[in-house]
Amino acid sequence: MKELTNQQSKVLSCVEVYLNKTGFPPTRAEICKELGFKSPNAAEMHLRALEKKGYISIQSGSSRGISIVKSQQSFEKYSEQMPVIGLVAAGSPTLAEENVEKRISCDPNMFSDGFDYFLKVKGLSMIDAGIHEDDLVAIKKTTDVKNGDLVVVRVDDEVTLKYFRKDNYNLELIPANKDFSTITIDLRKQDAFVEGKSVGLIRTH
Amino acid sequence: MKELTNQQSKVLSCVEVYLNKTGFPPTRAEICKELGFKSPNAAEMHLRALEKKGYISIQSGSSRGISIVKSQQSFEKYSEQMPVIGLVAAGSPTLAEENVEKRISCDPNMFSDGFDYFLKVKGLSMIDAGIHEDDLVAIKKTTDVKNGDLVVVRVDDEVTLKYFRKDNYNLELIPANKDFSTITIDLRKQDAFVEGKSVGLIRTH
DNA sequence: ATTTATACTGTATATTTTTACAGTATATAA
DNA sequence: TTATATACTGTAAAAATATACAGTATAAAT
Repeated sequence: MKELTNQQSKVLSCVEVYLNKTGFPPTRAEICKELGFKSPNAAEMHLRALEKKGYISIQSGSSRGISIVKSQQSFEKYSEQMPVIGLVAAGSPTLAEENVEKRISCDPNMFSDGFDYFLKVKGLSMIDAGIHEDDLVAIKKTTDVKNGDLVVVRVDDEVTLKYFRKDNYNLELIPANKDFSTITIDLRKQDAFVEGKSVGLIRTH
Repeated sequence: MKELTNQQSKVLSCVEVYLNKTGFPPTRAEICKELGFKSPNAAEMHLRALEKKGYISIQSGSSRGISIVKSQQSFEKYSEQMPVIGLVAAGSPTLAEENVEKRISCDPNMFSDGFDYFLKVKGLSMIDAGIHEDDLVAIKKTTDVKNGDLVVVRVDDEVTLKYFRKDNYNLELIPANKDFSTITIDLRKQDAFVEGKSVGLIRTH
């Protein structure tokens, strides 16, 4: 797939956001208004380029006749039964059927990047981050995490939700509650596995 | 939700199928062609009925300005496009189209009692309840609230999300942040209207 | 018997929208 | 130096589209 220029990327994003918000694609004029162009031809030319590169298709002669072929961000509006997994003191959170407490139907792209399952929070260690007991934290399976991310880490069959910080061989798992202390792991002596990171949260009042 | 007539159901289906196939909604004329009508007004009238019954919304003056609010397709049976409304300092949160920031597809029964819309939180007045800025609080429209409930209250065109407490004529709106003070309203002197109560929360990390 | 709701046809028009054409400006490659 | 691609402005006309208005027909409800 050919790469997009900066402006083309902005136009594609604009179309996707508009589509996500309204349910139908924008006109040339609306794209111009959104991106500050003063001529509808500016939008037209970008759309032509996007079509040529295979990102969209344009139904000639139709108003708003733009459809996304390959989206940058996934804006699919469909619903799946997402599993809820209990965060138990021992044992890895796997998607095995016996660990699935229930399923909730929602859009897997409800949170920016998509996610794989919900983790039901136990304990108060993240209370100062506004994460309460029984909150459901949306977890995206990945090992690509940065310092400061809220991550699910497995250490010796024990699974925990904490802020992530890594300096060379030292992994720190930082709680958000002054009554709890940071867990420090020397990765030369002990293994730790990043299961995924939090991309969102839902709570029932 | 009001029931659809046979023909209205056909028109809704037609719009959904077209949308699914092309990525943008049909025109009146295209609906006519698909369903065998000979006048664009036939499609127009069905669309108006569908809007009145809450299945679609129509952007007046826009070509193809149809968006699906409640789909009848089976794979989305338990998922609806729930509106997200900004909590603005002044003005009532209504479901009027201009106040809907976007829609999120999710199960309306995701939270125990069902809910009507999401309210996007501004400010830090409920931070100690784990409610952050830009969190989406799921609101169920009701006036049946008890002391201690987290409620959306309108006082003089100002809308606020606070804990509810009522003693005779005194209504207290209690924040969850020690830097904010409780709002006390003497209901004999001032009006206050309970818009609904919070039944849940979602947050994007 | 009369109203009311559904379900259309047929026409016309104002508005929206696409899209072509004529330019300007700038950076990069040949 | 001359193309070539990107990135626009500005205008205008043709085509697409929404939408109002005036009707017709039928079945069910009052």
